Amino acid sequence: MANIREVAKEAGVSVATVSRVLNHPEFVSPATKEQVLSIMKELDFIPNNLARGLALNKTYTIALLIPNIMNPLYPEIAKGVEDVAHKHGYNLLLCNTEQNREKEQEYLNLLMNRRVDGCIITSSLLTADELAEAGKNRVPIAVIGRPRQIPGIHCVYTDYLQGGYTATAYLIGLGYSRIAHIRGPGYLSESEDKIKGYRKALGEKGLAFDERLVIDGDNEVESGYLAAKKLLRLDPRPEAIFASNDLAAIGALDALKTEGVKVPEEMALVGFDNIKMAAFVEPKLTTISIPVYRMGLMAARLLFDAMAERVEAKVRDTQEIDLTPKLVVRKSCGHEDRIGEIFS
Amino acid sequence: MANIREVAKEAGVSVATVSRVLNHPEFVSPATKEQVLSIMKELDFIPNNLARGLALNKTYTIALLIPNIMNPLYPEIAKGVEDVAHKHGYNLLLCNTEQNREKEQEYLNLLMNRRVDGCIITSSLLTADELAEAGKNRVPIAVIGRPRQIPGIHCVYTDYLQGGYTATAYLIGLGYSRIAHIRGPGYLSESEDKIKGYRKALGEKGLAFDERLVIDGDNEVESGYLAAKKLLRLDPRPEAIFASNDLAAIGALDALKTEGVKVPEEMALVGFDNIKMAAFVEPKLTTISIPVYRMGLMAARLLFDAMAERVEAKVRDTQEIDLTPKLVVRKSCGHEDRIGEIFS
DNA sequence: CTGAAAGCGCTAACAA
DNA sequence: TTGTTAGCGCTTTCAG
Repeated sequence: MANIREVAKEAGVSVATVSRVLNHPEFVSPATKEQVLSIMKELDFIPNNLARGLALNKTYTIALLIPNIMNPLYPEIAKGVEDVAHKHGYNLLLCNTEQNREKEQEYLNLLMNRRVDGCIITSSLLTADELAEAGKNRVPIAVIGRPRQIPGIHCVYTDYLQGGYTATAYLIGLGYSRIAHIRGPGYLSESEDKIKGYRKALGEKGLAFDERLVIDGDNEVESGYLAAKKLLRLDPRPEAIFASNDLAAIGALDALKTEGVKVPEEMALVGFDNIKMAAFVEPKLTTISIPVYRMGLMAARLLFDAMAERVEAKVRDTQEIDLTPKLVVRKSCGHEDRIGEIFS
Repeated sequence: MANIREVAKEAGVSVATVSRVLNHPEFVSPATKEQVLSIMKELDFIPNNLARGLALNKTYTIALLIPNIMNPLYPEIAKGVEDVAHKHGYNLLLCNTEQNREKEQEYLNLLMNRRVDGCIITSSLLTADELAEAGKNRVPIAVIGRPRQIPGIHCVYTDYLQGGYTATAYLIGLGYSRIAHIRGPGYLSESEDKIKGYRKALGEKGLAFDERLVIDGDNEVESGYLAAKKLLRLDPRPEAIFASNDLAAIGALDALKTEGVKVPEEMALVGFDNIKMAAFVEPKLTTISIPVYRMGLMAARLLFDAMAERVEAKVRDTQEIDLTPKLVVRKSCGHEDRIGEIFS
């Protein structure tokens, strides 16, 4: 692998000229351009982007921090981000933070070292101050997950409270009154938001909030399974479950089947996220859909805007319109049957 | 963000010394070390890895080429790779090739430019020659997917023929004889291997191969759905379906339900891959499991070995033992019921 | 244990 | 249009 100097020598021109045919070919005569190009090929020359980056102070790389790529939500975000990154000629550095503060910090430092041109963080565990601190370096940051007014840090989010409210209100509207909730992990602010929405709906409809109907989970299939088993032991038994995410809902569904409890006849179930899998379990899961791919896409766009120092893109842009959670009605709540009950 | 020179000046030492406290602290006196360190903190100094990489000819980055991160197989591979990369202090560049030769080539070139230290390619569409060519550059490459004896290119793979054989033989053993196959995309050599296994099992058991029972698909849910619909129109109808992957099997399952065909009573179904989702559809899917995470892990290990120029790790190492596909029996083939039939 | 200086490969003034 | 040259920020001989 030759370098620019060897090419220059062999082609009988200066390194500047070689560099020019690479970066500003319009300023070099067709003849020499041809000449240089052919020598490049001959010498199997591959420009070193590292050196280029050093000279230009640019790496054409952005980083994506996610808790765990194996959680089905994140590949979709990653795809959204990668799609716009690739369009801009950028590469994506993938960082699994394992839902771990230290690891997140560690990665952030590493990324500053590497001089990535930008960084997208999902489900961050860091405080606003810590993020702001990281944002102080010249690296633009976009956060996906929850709204926080941090100067210089752009943000895409979904209104989880609204989502929790919608799910619960839907269940109530169907006629259920003993509605349980399988909670998400405490370190995620969205878990708190969802439960707030749940309580809000309960309150509005004049239903009492019952501690015992709320079971802790961690948004994994297994925790949903366990939570449902606990719920089944309650007396009286709840009539419906609102799970913090689809994975937990699917786990719960599995437990219910195991116990011979019919869904939705004996227990209604609503999830959150609308992962692909939700449409393929039996019964198909009613859930709250959030536009995950779009969140990735939009976060990336905000980031590239920021990197171009064009706009001071702010939270709650018109573009965030699409990011409202939406109820997706399928079979797990017994929609049609209940409609009958309601009007009978 | 200060650089090494400013730190040196401020600390009243040479840049060499600053560099030393970073890289060989054991060769610098405790006093000056302290001094330099404190100045670093004070000046908010972050070493520039780009420059470091240029000097060292090393980027501490490896790349992972996958068709599409949204296909549930790949996050698992990615996790395996990332886990070992992170352990070695390396970062992971994620590249979606979209199952597209040009894009794959393009990425490969880009990666040479970026001077990644190594590269893992899954489901490559490139020919052995093209891969060998890429391997000629000093960047070690590991391939996940199919065995091919390419000098200098390491490889982790699963015996898909064997998997196809196992799935089909299992179905035959259960008493089915009209067994259909939903094929994977033609550009994947594994699709061919699976069908070879299918034919081999058929042949061994004295069953005729029937073209009409093989429907083209592309390993996506939708294609499985369509394929099953087609199969249902056949007369006589097949009794069992072996799908090229779980996604297609799940699509097929959905179609069967839509048509009111009971699984497994009226139609047995076996998939391939054992994705997580396979255990949560109804009935739970019998499938061929391949150790995807381990494949990522092992490919990464091979790569790091190669990067350390330690071992000339070869195809078919003892470690590949785990990579044999394995039958996972669940409910979609009517195991127990059929057992009854067989012995009646 | 420390410093001076060369160099990693490329880009971009500036001059010609 | 082209060449000269000074960096980009760091590492590493080689002397001391």
